[in-house]
Amino acid sequence: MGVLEKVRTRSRAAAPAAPAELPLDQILMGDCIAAMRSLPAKSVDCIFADPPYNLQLGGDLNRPDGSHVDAVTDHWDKFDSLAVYDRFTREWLAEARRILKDDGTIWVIGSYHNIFKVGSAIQDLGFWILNDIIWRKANPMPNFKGTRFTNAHETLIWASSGEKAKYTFNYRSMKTLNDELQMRSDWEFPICGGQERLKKDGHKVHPTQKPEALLYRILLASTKPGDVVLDPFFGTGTTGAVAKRLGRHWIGIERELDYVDAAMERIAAALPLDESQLKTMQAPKAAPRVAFGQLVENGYLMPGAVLTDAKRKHVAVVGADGSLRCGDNAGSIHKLGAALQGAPSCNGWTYWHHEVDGKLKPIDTLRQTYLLATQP
Amino acid sequence: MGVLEKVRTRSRAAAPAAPAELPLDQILMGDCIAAMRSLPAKSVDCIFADPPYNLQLGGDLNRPDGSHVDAVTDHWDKFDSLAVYDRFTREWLAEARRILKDDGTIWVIGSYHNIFKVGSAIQDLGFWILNDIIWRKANPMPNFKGTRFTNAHETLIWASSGEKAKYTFNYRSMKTLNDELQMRSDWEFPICGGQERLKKDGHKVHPTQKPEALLYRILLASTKPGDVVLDPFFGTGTTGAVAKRLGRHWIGIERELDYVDAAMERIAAALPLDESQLKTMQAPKAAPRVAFGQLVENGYLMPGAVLTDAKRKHVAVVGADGSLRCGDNAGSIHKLGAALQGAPSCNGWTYWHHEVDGKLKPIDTLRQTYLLATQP
DNA sequence: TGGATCTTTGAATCATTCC
DNA sequence: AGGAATGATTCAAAGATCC
Repeated sequence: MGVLEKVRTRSRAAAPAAPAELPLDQILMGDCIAAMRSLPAKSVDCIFADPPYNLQLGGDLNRPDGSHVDAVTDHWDKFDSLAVYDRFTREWLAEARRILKDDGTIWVIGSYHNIFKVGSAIQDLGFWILNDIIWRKANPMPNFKGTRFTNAHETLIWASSGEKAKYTFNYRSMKTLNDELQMRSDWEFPICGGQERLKKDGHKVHPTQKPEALLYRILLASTKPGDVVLDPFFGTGTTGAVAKRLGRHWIGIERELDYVDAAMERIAAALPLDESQLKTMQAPKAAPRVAFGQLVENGYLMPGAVLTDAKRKHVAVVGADGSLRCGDNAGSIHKLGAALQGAPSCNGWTYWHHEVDGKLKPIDTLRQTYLLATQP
Repeated sequence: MGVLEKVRTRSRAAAPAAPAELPLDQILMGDCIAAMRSLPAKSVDCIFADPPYNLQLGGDLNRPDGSHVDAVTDHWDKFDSLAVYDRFTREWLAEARRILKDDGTIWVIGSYHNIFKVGSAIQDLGFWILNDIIWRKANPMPNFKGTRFTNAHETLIWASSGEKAKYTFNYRSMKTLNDELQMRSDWEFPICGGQERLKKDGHKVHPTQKPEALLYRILLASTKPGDVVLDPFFGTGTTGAVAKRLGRHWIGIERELDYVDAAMERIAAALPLDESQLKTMQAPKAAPRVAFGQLVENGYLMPGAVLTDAKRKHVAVVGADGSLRCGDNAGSIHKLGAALQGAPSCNGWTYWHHEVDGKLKPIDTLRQTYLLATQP
């Protein structure tokens, strides 16, 4: 096992403190599994992993014009057999599971060469798959030989620590990001190129550098500001750069010195966003619950007041105890709404309306008024 | 093992003859593995398999409007554990490998519930994966509870009988079908509905009927006229209907009588196409939709950037998730624009502007720039 | 008949808090 | 721990209905 070196970057994270024993905002240099063993159990909120794909490339590949394709031929992508790759996968995933908090999630990206082994191991280890996500490449490399379909996507697996585990999913942020439509499981991004692509002496520093846009969406979807994100295959530090921008802590593991150097320089140059820019569209959770009866007690609605649904199909009368009655039917605003619609459940706050100046308004607005008046 | 019944349909295939011992253009009724054992080794050119997904659904699911989701609760999708499912998968795949010709290929479709187990077994059994293909659903079911990303795709694995094996790939047909661009690994189709969806007494006959367009592309890509296509999970016979249309022989295996009945009727009604009719039928692509958040993710606008309307009446700041904030008001570019104007709706793309060289330009120009940069 | 509007539905591992 | 109460939540396509 290699010696671990902690490499501190100059980043002064704008994020709140986290458990002191974690090497926050640092790169651990060395073997991925050994380095993970040095981290405490249940200590990180999110793991993003871009493991070797085990590409098993044959000979060289040339384009139709004769030029040479700069493929992934690095030694770290070589495994003696599928079985060896499988064992390696299960080992690092087992460590990942130990380090992940109960309410944390893991992301792994791969291609058809390795993703089925990865996904199978994830399930066997007790992770619970939440989604598989397709990264559709806007500009993939064509299949020069015309022997197969253009390999135009990669697959990500997103999993929680177990079937019943809680996890962070910033639903509102994702919906906002996608123009008020639910974010789907297929994402389109260009491959990493242009200014973003790290180069040295005209050659790309890392053969499979991931686009920052991809990590941006991943971290925005599944972490909160101040969370700790671990990347056990850090490469040139895309995860660290985006985590820093988004006010998340990061920990990277990488054994190639060239990559570590490039990553440190890159992350040092990354600029964190202000607090105000980080404000996302999270549902305001903290608002205390208000019982409908409180509105009656406090005179926002009088007993005997008449409520109706938006289409004035049903009419109900408010009781002194905050119940609603409609003919022989009576119950809470939710129960009665559900019963009248024959639905299994109903949000009474948005279903029931009262008339103000001839217009119907949902009683939820009364709740907001009450909250504004009573909150400090 | 159940008794096998051969069910001969009235189809008189327009295709050339094939080995006599094969039950061509017939449905074998019975257990999939037992039926496969009755077929000779290395006898079929292509296998398409749509095995049970092992969905493991929890309780009922209702839509926000209270209506009930008609989920897959059929007995054939129930397995005692992941290990049992894994064993079942390896058993039928091993039989499939025995039956497949050396130069044949296999297709398997699945979702994240099962596809990793399938893919892992495919590799372990010595098949050689050629591509994984994404079926992007044009109209997937939303995630009603807002707990995950909309599950908007399914995955297909395409594999040959081994690493060095020859196989059929009709490259030209695929390129023609795709407007003279190489066919990519992500395919978009609507889910099966409308006239195509088989119904009985107003209810769908099969819960997971696949669209014929999907099988059309699969068979056109990977088989030749007269080839024999085996479908060990035949269901209501999509594979048979499309194979007949395309002049391929088919063999189906199915154990549910209701499905067999529906399949026979359907295939009998299917009309083989003339050669001339085999020409493409792809609709031209509409310009892809761009979400405002994509511009932020891809650095066309930074979080913190300032936008304003054409008259500089309102000023708003871009958030990290593509939201806009103006004082206490926040939301998508459309929502915030509407709110500030007191209008019911607003096209944020033309309403909001950013300053370039002292001049205001609508953010729609950024969208155009992004489209130009990312579209082929 | 045609356009506008309403209704239905699809392989789904789909909640959280309080008592 | 388990049951009950509360409350948050949907997109596109096809078909039906209405005017």
